Amino acid sequence: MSQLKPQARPIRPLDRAFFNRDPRPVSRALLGKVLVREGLSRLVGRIVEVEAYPGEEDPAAHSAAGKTARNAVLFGPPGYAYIYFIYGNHYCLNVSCEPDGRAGGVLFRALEPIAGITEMAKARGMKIHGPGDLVKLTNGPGRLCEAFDITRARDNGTDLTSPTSRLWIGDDRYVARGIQTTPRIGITKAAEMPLRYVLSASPFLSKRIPAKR
DNA sequence: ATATCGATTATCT
DNA sequence: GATAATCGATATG
Repeated sequence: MSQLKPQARPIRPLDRAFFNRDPRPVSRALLGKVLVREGLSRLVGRIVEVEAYPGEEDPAAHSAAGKTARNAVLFGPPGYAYIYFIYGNHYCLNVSCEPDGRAGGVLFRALEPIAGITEMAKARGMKIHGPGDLVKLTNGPGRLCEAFDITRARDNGTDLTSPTSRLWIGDDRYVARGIQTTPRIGITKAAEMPLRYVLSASPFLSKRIPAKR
């Protein structure tokens, strides 16, 4: 008895031009796209939550104080992975935006696991008992990096537009619906700017959408 | 359900 | 020496 699994649509990489602009429109356009990690098995997660960090005018951006060894990728050409280590424990993934020489990036905050669930669970040190357990795999910037085995040493500077990279970003023709913006999470400077972009109906967000006032 | 707190280290002042 | 784009555990309503 062969069970027919619905055929997933093919995933096409995003091109460099997609990222060669302000991080805000890039953030909006990234919702619904997929992050792919090639390996023994392929890991796929749908992007449901990101944050924009406009390089020049944003005091919260890592690029705010100028180019350093850590943030150099943000000042380079668009479409590359900027990965940083935070709180002595976690990695976070960004994609560089804007043309070469100008800073800007988008932080990946939450994914919906699509393929490679078992491997993600193993990387996170979790056992999956029911559908509810899937949420904790990738619903946070540090968590998704752990699930996808992303580290600065290995993945910083990766070309995210190339499907030959270990890590890349693609489009499987999913149509994003219900995009909302909210204040960003976990920052102290410019905390009120609504630069967090979410698919509002997704159960895989890192935090709930704040009630409006 | 929300709140608070400790862990742990690269990076910058 | 202080800080940080977080997480997981524990406490409290």
